[in-house]
Amino acid sequence: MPELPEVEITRRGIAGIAGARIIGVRQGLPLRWPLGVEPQALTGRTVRSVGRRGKYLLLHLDEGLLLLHLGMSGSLRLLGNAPPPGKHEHFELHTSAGTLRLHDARRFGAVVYAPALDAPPATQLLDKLGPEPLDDVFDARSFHHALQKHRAPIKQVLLAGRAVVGVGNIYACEALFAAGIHPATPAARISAARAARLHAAIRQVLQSAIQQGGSTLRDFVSAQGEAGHFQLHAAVYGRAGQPCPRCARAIAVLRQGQRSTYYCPGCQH
DNA sequence: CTATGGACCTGAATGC
DNA sequence: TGCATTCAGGTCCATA
Repeated sequence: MPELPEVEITRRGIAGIAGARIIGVRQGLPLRWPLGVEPQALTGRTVRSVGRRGKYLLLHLDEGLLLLHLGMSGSLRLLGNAPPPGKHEHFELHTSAGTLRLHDARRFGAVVYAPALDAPPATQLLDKLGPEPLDDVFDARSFHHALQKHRAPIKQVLLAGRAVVGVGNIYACEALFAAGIHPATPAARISAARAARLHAAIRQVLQSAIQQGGSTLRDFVSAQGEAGHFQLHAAVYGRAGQPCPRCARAIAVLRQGQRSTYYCPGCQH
């Protein structure tokens, strides 16, 4: 579920865990990767701060850090008084500020310990990630330069996370619509002017989604349990056959790398 | 190096 | 009601 806006909403929702002491860890069924440390070794450590890099949440501890990824179906809750865990709740951090609980039916998500940001496995997970779309270092010129390196369709280049991170299937479709770019266009054939429009569209779409609390297609909820509602304002995603909000032509679907791409044949070239 | 298809896993929706 | 098929927010890995 989670793309950058959902992960950022989650980060803000659990930021209050900073300063809390870890009391214990409970693991359910295996997630994508093993934790990489004995759970009891975390007991007694303190959470210093909660950061984000791309779609990873970073729980910085007084010693080491936890990297959390929500995969396709994950969500995190911060619970003051936690009821017994359900069948899909596969990781829990009990702390003095409440229980941080991961719900992830498909288990594509992960919780991984690293001794430091510049040590494995953090380096393996984070080092190849592209620039943060909402940072100032992500500028139109360098984005256009990055696109020149890829002959693949722009939609798939956005999802690959090298030219920019955090853009998943929903927001790639929405940003390409906002920029008027056909999703099958080879990335390297996008002009500087159109790359600048796409750069602005990515930032605008992500920021708007954060303001809407993210998108809830099936089961995303914030750390406080609230659904997002960006999906109600999506122009193209999930709207095959419905009229384009700009030109009223029917929204079309395309299959790219086993993912559905929604776009308007009238507005995107 | 880039590009592509398969893999991981469960549940909901659809069609017969 | 049951059963098979398709699809869903991601991304790593093997193969060309």
